[in-house]
Amino acid sequence: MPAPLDQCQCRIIHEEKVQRARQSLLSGEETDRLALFFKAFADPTRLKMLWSLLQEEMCVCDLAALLGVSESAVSHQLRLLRQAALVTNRREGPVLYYRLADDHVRQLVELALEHIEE
Amino acid sequence: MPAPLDQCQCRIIHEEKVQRARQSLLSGEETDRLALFFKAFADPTRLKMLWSLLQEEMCVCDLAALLGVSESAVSHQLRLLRQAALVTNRREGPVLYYRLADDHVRQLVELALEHIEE
DNA sequence: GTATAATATGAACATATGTTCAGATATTAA
DNA sequence: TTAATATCTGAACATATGTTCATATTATAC
Repeated sequence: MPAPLDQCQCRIIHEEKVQRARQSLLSGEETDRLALFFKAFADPTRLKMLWSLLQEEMCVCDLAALLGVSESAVSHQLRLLRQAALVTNRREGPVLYYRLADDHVRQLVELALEHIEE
Repeated sequence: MPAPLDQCQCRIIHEEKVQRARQSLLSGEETDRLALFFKAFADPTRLKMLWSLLQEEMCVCDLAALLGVSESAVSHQLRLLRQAALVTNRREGPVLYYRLADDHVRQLVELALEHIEE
């Protein structure tokens, strides 16, 4: 009677370690959502956008001018940030003002800055 | 006398906002390093690896068995995490035990979990 | 020395990502 | 309604990313 294989036939050196780790392993859905969240911060342009919105709300064309990229590129990136629930907007006539959705951005970027400054 | 152009000729709606944002804009080098750092967290496999190493050190083949991916893939990912200064290792004979380099990982992932659970 | 185990590496490949371009949509003013 | 402004969207493209495969290291045991 062969031992039940979970998902691979790799050799395992420390069975106990693997067992323990398997207990608290993040689910595929959790890691997918986490990865999506972190991906939002994993691009220089988006980081500059988020950093600027930390100070005050801004519209698409101001962000484009500030960052030196096209308004279309900014719009695409803002959609990604919206999907990650990091920014929201309010409309004033034809102008959309974007702002941060909550305070996680500040905390996260500050933690990261601490790390890279070491 | 034309106004000095910085890096684009886009139209700007709120000149003052753009000026203020430009004051505190992150440098290209800062955002590059930050992006690299966040990229390390922006993948389900790496997140699972980091999450497991949060508990205790593990070797390459245990991680491979745990996650159901090849040892080569794990090795490649660990190199990326090493370059991001997120993990270090110690050798015991032919076996390399990987562990987290500092406590930023825990804080960062916990912040992110807070965010996605809202 | 040779053989074996654990890990690392480089090339190749498929997929994902970020930008640009052209065109669509939405809002306001005339 | 028409025109103008601000933004959005989809397709196309080049580059980046993550995995696999084959092969190279490294350390130990014989």
